Amino acid sequence: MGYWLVKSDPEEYGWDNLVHDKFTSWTGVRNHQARNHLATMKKGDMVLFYHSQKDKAIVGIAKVTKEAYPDPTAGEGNWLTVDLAPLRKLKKPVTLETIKSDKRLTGMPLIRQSRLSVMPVKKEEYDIILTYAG
DNA sequence: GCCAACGTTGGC
DNA sequence: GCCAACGTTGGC
Repeated sequence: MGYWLVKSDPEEYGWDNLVHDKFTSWTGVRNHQARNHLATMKKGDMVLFYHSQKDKAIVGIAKVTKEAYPDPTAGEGNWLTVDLAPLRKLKKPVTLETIKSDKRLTGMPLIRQSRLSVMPVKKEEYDIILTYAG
């Protein structure tokens, strides 16, 4: 099973929108690295849902319900999307500050590559993050 | 609001 | 093919 983290600006599309919609197609990724990560996702993989900008925290866990397929919102180029469904909300959001303060987590692309919006998470990192979530 | 990081574009 | 200029993202 794979573990991932996706970022979203909650003012555009946040966790609450995902819960309301029941599932969503994760369209709009226009970065090659992020696209390659989407391509690697498997059905059933766990996806940490991170709110950028105002929140700067992981707020919930989603699940991959459909593996990569062409992004219908892309005019040119072979961009991909996956379907995500909400699994559960974290009892306590895990903030960027918390992640930065734990030496075991400072290697994450979330910190080292702040602009990347879809990234892999190691199982160890995933487990550590969940211990912070209460 | 500013700035760093990074990707993209276009002139040469 | 290089690099400067510019746009976007996201943390501070």
